[in-house]
Amino acid sequence: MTITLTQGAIEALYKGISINNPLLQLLNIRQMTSNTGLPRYRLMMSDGQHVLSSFLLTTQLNHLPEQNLLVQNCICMLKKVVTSTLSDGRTAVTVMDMDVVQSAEETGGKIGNPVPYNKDGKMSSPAKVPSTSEPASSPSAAAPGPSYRSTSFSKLGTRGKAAERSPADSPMKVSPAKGTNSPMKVSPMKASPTSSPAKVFPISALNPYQSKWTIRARVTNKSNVRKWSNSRGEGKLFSFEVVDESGEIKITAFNDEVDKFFSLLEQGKVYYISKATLKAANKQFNTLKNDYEMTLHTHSSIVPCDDTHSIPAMNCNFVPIEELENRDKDSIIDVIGICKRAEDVSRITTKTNREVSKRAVHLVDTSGKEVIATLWGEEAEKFDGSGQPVVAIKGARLSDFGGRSLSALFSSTIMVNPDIPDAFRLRAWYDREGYAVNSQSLTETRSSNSGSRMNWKTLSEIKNENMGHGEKAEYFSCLATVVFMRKENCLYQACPSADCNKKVIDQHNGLYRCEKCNREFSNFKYRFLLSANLADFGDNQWVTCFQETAEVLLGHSAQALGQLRETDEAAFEQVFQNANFRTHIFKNRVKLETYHVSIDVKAWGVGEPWEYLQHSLHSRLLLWCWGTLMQDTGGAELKEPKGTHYNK
DNA sequence: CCCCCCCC
Repeated sequence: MTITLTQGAIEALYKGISINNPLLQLLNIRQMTSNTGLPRYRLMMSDGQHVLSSFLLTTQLNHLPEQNLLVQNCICMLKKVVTSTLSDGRTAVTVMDMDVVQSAEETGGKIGNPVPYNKDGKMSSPAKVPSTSEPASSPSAAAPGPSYRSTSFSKLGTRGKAAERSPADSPMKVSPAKGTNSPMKVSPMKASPTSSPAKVFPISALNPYQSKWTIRARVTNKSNVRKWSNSRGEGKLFSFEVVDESGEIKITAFNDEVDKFFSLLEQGKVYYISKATLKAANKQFNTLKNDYEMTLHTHSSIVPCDDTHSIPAMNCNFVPIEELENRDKDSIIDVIGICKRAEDVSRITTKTNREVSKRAVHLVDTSGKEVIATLWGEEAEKFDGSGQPVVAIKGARLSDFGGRSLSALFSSTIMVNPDIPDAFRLRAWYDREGYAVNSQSLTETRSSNSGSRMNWKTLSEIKNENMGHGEKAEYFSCLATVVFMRKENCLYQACPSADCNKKVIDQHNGLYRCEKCNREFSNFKYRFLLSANLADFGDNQWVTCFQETAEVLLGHSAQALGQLRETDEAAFEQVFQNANFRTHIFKNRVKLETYHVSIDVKAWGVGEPWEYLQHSLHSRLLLWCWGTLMQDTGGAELKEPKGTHYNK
């Protein structure tokens, strides 16, 4: 097969004139040193007539040279390029997408006798592109006008309509005749968007070598303001993610820029953004599909944009649930499914002793597979699973717990019934047939495993086996009867903030102070911290029941019981009478807690002063009852139960 | 310049 190069393409590309899929020969490739930590490749390309060495390969395509697919003399089809003017005025043609259509061996050698391209048509050495090792020399004049065209972007993944929503002003198609001589046809450049303050660049073309750019992008994920303090100083920051037709990028604002931009930026809205610092993305924390990330600085500009028709809502690449089985643990994925079941919100205490809300949602998709995803904090609390909505999570982390499960991160975006074709497709499927599918879950849980993983113990076994004496807490289940509850201290006045349940201090002036939030409130919420004594046939044990457990044991919400205590003491007492001597299955966390109690032992000796003695070391087996109630026999049952409850 | 991402 003979391939003919697209003559005239070099000039068109250099001038930023749109040309469809030109065929060029690679005459040289060189790795530049860069300060971003990412190798960057510079290409010398020929159209058979001219040679230009101002081509840069986007880092997303670094695999091509690194796998020896892009080697001298091969023939390339440039499927997407961006011509841009560098900060020093020189021109670079960044190759965003390309195919090697003929190998170097097949081609055999250099085609024709191309001469170096010069914008004036005179012979000269090609313009240099910048690299840190090679300072700029002989800057040439910038190519005029905007060079970015909203053509098709091929590396977007599954984006449904968002991907198909190409701009109305799509370029004139110029088809390169493969294997024949193709005369150069070009379409004229279009002006910048009318309201645009400057040239609009695709996000995927941004790199640290260019400073004159403006992107037009939609905010998809805006964080809260967070404070930090470490050895290098302290401050505040927030970050957000933006998307356009070409890709996505993370942007972070610190201190002054937080004040300047936080309230301006709204999730879902489109902005022109320019003059920010680009640096290599820290892949440890940034999972977006971009090798770079952005930091705002004093001169950064963010201007709202109303012309939003071509900007996609979100850049998702949904992985079918059944495929999660084959993905690596800890990988970050986008998922979409019907929320077949949403578990109740609950509160857990983390290893670092923070309390946080969590909620598990069961997602199913057309593969008939199901997976459990855990939402956290406010997302868990505000989630409404009624009506079995479509739930999409961008950036969830795949865990191997229970086989395969998902966990939302701080950086995840959770969308309920998003306005995208994937969601409509799922909705239609579920309502028509999916609801009846007996879907198979990738996440094995205790309930899906109907108790086979229950660690059944009797109360005496916990003590005999020294459970909880190790470093880690242990968990067990038991069948036991409530024989006593301490009603005096069962409720506390907690901070009314959504995610804070810290005890507040009554200031006795109508205000309640939360030390954790460092704020005073005019109200509080009641929460349970109920001490209960459980007994089975062989032993008894004090346990601490938190909010949800106590609410089930007592059959009242903390708020309702708190009010009852204030208004009707007899009724309050009756609640405890009714709840006592009831038998439940308890799921418990057990940990031996050792703590110092200072006890002054005062010995009175004749003629001697007070003698102060010792710190004493106390140990106590603490049982945190964190889940309960799979059974209620309605009365005391202290006999050893028959059958299956204890797996000896 | 941050970087917390939790539970079983």
